[in-house]
Amino acid sequence: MSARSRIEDNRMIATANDVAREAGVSQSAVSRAFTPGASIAANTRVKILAAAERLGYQPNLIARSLISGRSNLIGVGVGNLANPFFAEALERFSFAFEDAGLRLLLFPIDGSVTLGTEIHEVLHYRLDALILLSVTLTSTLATQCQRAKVPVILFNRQGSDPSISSVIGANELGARTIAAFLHAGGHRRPAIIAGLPDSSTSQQREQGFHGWFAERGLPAPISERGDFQHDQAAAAMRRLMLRPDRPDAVFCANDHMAIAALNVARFEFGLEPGRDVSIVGFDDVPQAAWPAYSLTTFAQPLVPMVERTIETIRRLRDDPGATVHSVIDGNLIVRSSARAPRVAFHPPDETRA
Amino acid sequence: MSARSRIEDNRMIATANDVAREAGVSQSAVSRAFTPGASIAANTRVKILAAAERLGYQPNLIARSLISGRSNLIGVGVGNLANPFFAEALERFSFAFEDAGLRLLLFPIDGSVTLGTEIHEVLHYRLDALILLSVTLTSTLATQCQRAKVPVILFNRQGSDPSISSVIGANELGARTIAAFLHAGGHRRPAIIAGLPDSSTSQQREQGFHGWFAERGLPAPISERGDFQHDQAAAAMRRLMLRPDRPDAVFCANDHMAIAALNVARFEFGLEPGRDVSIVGFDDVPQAAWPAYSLTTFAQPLVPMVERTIETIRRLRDDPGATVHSVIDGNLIVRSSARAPRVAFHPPDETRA
DNA sequence: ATGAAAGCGCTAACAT
DNA sequence: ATGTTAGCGCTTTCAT
Repeated sequence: MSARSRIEDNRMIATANDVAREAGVSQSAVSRAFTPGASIAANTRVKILAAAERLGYQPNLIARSLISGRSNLIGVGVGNLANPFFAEALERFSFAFEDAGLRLLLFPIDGSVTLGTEIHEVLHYRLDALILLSVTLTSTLATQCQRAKVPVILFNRQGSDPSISSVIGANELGARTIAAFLHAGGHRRPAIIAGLPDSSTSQQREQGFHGWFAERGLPAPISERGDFQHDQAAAAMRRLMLRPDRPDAVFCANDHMAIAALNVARFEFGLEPGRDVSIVGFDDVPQAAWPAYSLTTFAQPLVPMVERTIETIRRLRDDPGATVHSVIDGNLIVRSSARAPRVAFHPPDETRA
Repeated sequence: MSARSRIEDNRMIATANDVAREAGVSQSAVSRAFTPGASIAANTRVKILAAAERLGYQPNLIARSLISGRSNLIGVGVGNLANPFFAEALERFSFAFEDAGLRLLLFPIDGSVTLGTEIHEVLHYRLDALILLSVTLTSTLATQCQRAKVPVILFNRQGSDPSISSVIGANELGARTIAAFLHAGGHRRPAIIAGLPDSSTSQQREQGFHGWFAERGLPAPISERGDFQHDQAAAAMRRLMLRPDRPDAVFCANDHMAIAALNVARFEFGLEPGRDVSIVGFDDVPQAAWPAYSLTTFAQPLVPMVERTIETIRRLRDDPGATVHSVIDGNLIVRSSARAPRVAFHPPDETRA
């Protein structure tokens, strides 16, 4: 089938060549008409655009990518979309990319903490960057990405390899703030439901929490783990509530688990959060503000975190050798799921960390 | 910089040409080594694979797409990831695609029901298919997709244009089942919190619900709308609960809204769901099973829905002219958020619909 | 079974 | 400002 009939049939998609013929110009003129800063006469441009319109022509981004070596594709690896923090992060990323003319390629992660050759394919596309939400990667994959000049950014995680850039919340400080808040509120039997033991996020929050008590010679909080999962967190909360020395305050390493814990306390043990037992989370997901939860939590502000991630991508694109580690400040959101101190509460100084 | 030094520098990514040189074969041999059914000697293949391994070579999928005309990319348009039904659907799609060697390109939708030229770009990539979760498209975009031979599938929605394929749940039947269940449970003042008025999903559920009562000469249920959003649904529930003729049963057009309604009833009005007021949802999201909600709901089974969608993509690829409309059966999940009939409940016959 | 050569649709020098 | 030319990295005839 000839190129001409292709178009007349309305069956195939028009190419720059078809448009060139239709407009009576060269194919490169067509390319220029669709390139923002290109040197082209205004009326030729109009003529070409009209011809393109007639033919329904759209530049083929695949071909463009092949030449430019850049795909305008950002890979995003995410597991556990059940956690609303990541669902919202993903949504915000996709909107932010849209504004920047980038597309989001979604890589599912099947619950593993560390990403290895599973997404080898990441490299088959010439990704502009790879963002990993709460996942790390093996050093092998990291090396491959580095070699392929694909900037990798860990979001809400830090890797064992410090040369991989990251954007995280104020985990240590946040956990310390919560410890101080709980202690000031008169709680004397604190507990923590930790996340995945291998994740830096959980480690930092645990360290901050435990550290605050240890430094003051106070008894260590009871430790349970919920692996950042709803069901595991609920089970951990049950174990906690069944103990003879039942804790009077439970810090959950994220809101997703805190919500599970809160529901267990209320509906399985008849305990009213904030009165009979205090529960605190981390993230400040939208649900935390619901009257049903009214969860006291340390906020990880998604907007600046996403912004910083995108800035970091840009930075890494210009300077592929660089490493940027960002800690985005958060703050304690006091609601009613934990008994608050009588007097005004002053968060601990960051220098104590 | 020569091709040789590129590799030795470990800076650039290796191409098929580099591998060919390294292995002492032609570039087309390299291509064949990576093409499943190609005719190539076993030992040549091994030799090439070894050379590729040494160089860290990965076939460039962009170049492959340019030739084959297929990108292995599936566009997925989704708004409102705050609704766990869509978060889970997205996650399941991404896993299903992974198995099929496809990648998921995420297109964010900013709350509009109908998709127009906003995602014009959809066509710039040679998408293998476009899946729209709870969104429709303008006829213009539909035409463009058709011309570009990009199959479009509406998931959980039907378009005004019947030539666009769709995969939906049993909306009418489900709503009728719920109506019958509520009536059999002794409720006499039913209400409905509808979704977006323009969406086929909400329309079908409303029609089913209203239809069941109308056909029996019963008074029409009170109607409110929550637009499938948490806050709007909560507001709608407040209006309902404040009425002098307060409804004794509220059917919410999806679980996301039902959860909002349930929280309002319990925490703002002190009403215990299932005892003081009955609340029913639609979807059966994971949260619906939580003891905190224990939501009676009509399930939309995600697994077969996703499966059918992928089958439909395949079907449409082979036969671009075809249209496939699928309704995936669901069933009523009886939990405790709504008072159940004393006697065994038999769902209405589908023929009555 | 293998290599040579053409070309997918585009951009980017290079001319003019 | 515009046309000509040479590829981007790959698959796919076409020879051999």
